[in-house]
Amino acid sequence: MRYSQLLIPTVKEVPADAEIPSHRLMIRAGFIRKVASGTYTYLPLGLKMLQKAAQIVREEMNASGAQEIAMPILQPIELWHKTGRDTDYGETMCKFTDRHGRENVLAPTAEEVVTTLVAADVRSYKQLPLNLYQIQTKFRDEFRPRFGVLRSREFLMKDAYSFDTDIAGLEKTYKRMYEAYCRIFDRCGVKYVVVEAESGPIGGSASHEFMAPCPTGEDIIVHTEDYSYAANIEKAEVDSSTGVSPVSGCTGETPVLPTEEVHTPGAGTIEEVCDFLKTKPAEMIKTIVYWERDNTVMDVYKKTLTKFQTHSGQIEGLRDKFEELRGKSEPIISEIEASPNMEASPDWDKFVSQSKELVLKSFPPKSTAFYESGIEFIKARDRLANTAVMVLVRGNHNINESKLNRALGKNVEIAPEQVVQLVSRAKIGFAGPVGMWDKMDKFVKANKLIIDHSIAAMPVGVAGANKTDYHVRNVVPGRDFPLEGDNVIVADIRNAVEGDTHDGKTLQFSRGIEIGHVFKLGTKYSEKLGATYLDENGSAKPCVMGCYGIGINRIIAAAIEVGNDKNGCILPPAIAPFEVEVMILNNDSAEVVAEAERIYNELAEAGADVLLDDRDTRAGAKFKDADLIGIPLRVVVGERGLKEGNVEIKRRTDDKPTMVATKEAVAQTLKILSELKSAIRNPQSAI
RNA sequence: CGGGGCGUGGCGCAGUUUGGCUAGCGUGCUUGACUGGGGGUCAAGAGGUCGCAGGUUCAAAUCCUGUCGCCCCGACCA
Repeated sequence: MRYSQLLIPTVKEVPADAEIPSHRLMIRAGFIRKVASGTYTYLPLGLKMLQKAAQIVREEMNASGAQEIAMPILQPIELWHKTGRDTDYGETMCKFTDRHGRENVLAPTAEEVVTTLVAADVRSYKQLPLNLYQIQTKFRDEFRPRFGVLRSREFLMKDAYSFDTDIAGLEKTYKRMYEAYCRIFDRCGVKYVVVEAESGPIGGSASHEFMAPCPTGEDIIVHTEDYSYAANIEKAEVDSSTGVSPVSGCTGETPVLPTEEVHTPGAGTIEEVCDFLKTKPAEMIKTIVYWERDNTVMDVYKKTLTKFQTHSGQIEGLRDKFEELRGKSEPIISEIEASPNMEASPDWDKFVSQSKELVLKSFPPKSTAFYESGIEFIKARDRLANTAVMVLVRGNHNINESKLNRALGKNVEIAPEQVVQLVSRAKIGFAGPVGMWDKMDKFVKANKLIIDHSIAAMPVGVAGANKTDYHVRNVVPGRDFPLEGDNVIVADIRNAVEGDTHDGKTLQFSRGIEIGHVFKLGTKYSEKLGATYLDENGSAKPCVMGCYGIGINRIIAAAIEVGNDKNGCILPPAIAPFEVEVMILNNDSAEVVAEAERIYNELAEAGADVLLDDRDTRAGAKFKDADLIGIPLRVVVGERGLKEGNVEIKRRTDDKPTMVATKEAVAQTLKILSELKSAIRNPQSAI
């Protein structure tokens, strides 16, 4: 193709919002333009790269026995109701209501659709195994789209779904997909490592991610030095004995002191407390409150709180009066504000009778409504507090929510401020396990305390005191809070950190971009959607499924993220917008133009993907543009060289061009090109 | 969703604190001349309802209120 006729709007300056190299370069090289947050137009070169990558994916998928289909982007929400994933995916789904009031989603993925298809049209084991895929636009309303096309709201994904008769069949299909993925990324010339990922319903190593190693990647890869073990940090398992560094001042020989409450004003974060008490994060028992989100309970809580406050505000001088009465009797407001679980505590009856008596006596006219709203409020608070889960990890560790959810057997998320305050009876930053049990028996019965191994192994530590601006020293796990019991779980619930080991080998950390994911699904979808087949004996069984995704855009972005220099993109020919460029250096020289055209035509006839830079512009601009858009191989035809009967050939990665006789030019170019194309990188040597 | 920041020719920015000239600069774009091997020089041009809406004022890019959009950090993410 001719450069002069293509829209390749290269720019020197980029919008300030492009931060990482691939994003900046894709804009500078005229591959993409942003339309809105997380949505991009692909210009001719960008689209061409996408299509080249997609074609490689298509060829390898077909070679592995998969069949291409096209499913609709528009899906009815009902399908998602059937699998319950409408709530699982939640806000990430792009939804809209059509003119008939039907709710629709723009496909973030297609398990439901493809499984429904198979449920309707596959009957017999004779039709299995089956592997269906498509290369199609997906929509995800990301919380925060970023890094250009690496995390966008609309992207091109190859998604494949396999159906087998049994686990053994799935294993075979999975392996075939895994191998196809290796070939795909090899052919694309993108370096990758394969890591264990958060596993599905089958358990074990049921999921692998293909990661392009890269410092700006969003995913953290945890691996041993020799890569005999590599996993996403969400998955990485650590030896339970690690992370238990000795705690200063307590080696086990030192007698353990009783707990001691210390005043730590304003020190709510681990760092602040450590500064204040001169301790290390590893000696802190970090307490994070999670909850099973329940918006109804939260709404009731908020409403009853408002009502209660309104009523208490209606009685003039009520608060002052209680302050005055504080010494004489249990002060109602402070009790209510202090305890979320009064209803459950032994003091409850006493509280009810005392407060009623007190209120009625002091403020007869309006007190009934106040009293009743107070009771309602306390009940609502109780229910809210009972959604809580208290999670303990060391101060230098981070909670891994995937592991946490697995250990709990349910999904929880970080609790909102109200819940934390209810549970700890203090501002955020001062929650702790000590003492909660004496005062809150119902809390222990109804909620869970989940403790990381490394906490259980701690001899002594510092924890929040459940009192604003106070912490507790000399906390001994097992002595000052339980390590076993009905609602106490000790498990691996944290992210790996430096120094951890896996099977005794030290773990290292690096970053990567997830470009592919293979996943064993099992029968989760086939059961819910009725994708069954009849086996040899005529009995119906659910298909055993797998799913396999590749982010096509991410292949491109990852390639650029990894392959670039100050002059622009350095791309493998398999996905570069063009494999080779012939540059007409002196447009006013008929010989130069003729010779360049000749070489260009012959290269094109030989099957090369070739671009002719025929623009009547300065040489410098052409050189800059060729480098910027990442042309792997460049042939320059100029007056100077032509006088000697030569043209210049230069790889993008060469420092200097090589002079080649004009009659050798085409053959030589094709030779170098085939060398470049066959230079498949060994994934393990990529690290 | 929480915290922070930004919206001024295509792009990058100044001007806003302290209201007041015809709203500037760089780059890009158009035309011409000179040039011609790593984004050239000179000259002449085109291009802006200062995100939008309302308000204050003799006067608003500038002050006030509201609103929309975008970016960063965090939280979230088969």
